[in-house]
Amino acid sequence: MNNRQRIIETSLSLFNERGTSAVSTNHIADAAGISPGNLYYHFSNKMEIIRTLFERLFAAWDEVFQLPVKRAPSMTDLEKMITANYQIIWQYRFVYREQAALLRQDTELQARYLEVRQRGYEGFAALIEAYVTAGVLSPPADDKELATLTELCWIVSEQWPINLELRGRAFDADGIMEGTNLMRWVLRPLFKE
Amino acid sequence: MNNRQRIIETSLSLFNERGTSAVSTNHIADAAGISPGNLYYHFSNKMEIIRTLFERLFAAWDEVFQLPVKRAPSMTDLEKMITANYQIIWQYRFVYREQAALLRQDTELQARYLEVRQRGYEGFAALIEAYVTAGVLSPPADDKELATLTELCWIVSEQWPINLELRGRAFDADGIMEGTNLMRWVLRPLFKE
DNA sequence: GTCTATATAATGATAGAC
DNA sequence: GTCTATCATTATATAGAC
Repeated sequence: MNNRQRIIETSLSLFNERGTSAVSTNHIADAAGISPGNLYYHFSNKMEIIRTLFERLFAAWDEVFQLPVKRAPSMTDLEKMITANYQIIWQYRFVYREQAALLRQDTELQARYLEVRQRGYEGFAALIEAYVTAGVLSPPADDKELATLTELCWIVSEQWPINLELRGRAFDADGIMEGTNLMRWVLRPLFKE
Repeated sequence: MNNRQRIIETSLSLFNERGTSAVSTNHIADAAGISPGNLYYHFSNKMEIIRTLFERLFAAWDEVFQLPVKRAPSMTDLEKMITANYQIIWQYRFVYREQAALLRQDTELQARYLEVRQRGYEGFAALIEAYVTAGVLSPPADDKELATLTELCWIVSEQWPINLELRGRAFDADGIMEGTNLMRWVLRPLFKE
């Protein structure tokens, strides 16, 4: 692994551990085993490191929220998507703990966030529609209802791991299962009997 | 208004504007029109100011999530609770933008948070039960279902204003109405036809 | 690419006079 | 209670040698 990569990995680990504002460029360089000067050769400041980590998160999102498969989707696909999303959130948990504060400081980054979020949103909406087409879920009353449902799923899935943390609970198999159940509740109005 | 109070009000306003880590005790003293030394007479450090603001937030929560009235509750009571909660979140929006990060730094504060959150949670659950008793909502299948529902409402209501912000949308009458509609969707499985 | 050394500024916090 | 003055520490960032 080259030093640029080492800086990125070390930063992610320190940010997740202590939060972005408690971690200085000196801390990062130190933990990465390089000099502060060297760090500034690779990145012009701390925010550029943070932005790089956001981009990695965005790439991970794009992979998870793709419209899957040609075949008719089963409920297992949905569960896989939810679980994969939880894993990503946990991997980049510092982002989810601070995202509103971080994006407010950087309007360009916020624009990128909105763009990628929109794609994820559309991918998830397409999945719901595929379920409706396949006859697994009942059709929503109208587009407005579909949008509300998608938004709700988004908020819950995005907040669930952090919510567990706020309550002092571990993000373990139990916690993931609970989160998946919560998502089932959200979708229940579309379940067929 | 005395200086202690002025420090608190000024801090809230600066934290909401720029975030806790971008605001120093010097900034606060400056904006409050007092000396840094004076600030340290009233508070021993920045975290103590943040803790004081959390306590004010907790007090506001306790008021909103009380079990209301002796009379049978109408759906208007629920809407009032939701709207009042949104107002509080907006007033202390810096907390909601950073809460996971802030509580991780201060285990005592996290314990307080859990305690107050639990009371709010119970107050909300009691309201749902009151609706069921009054025949406004259908009874949930069991306690587990009630707990899931309460948790879901909590997450959504807590995250809605910040969610609007993340999407670059204003927290105006429209946004509040959308949030209320979202809550209606969550409760829909209990609605009677 | 990487290091050491250093400039510059800001931060949290205290001492001591009034 | 409030101020001025000041300290020790840390942060970001750059210059220049290798």
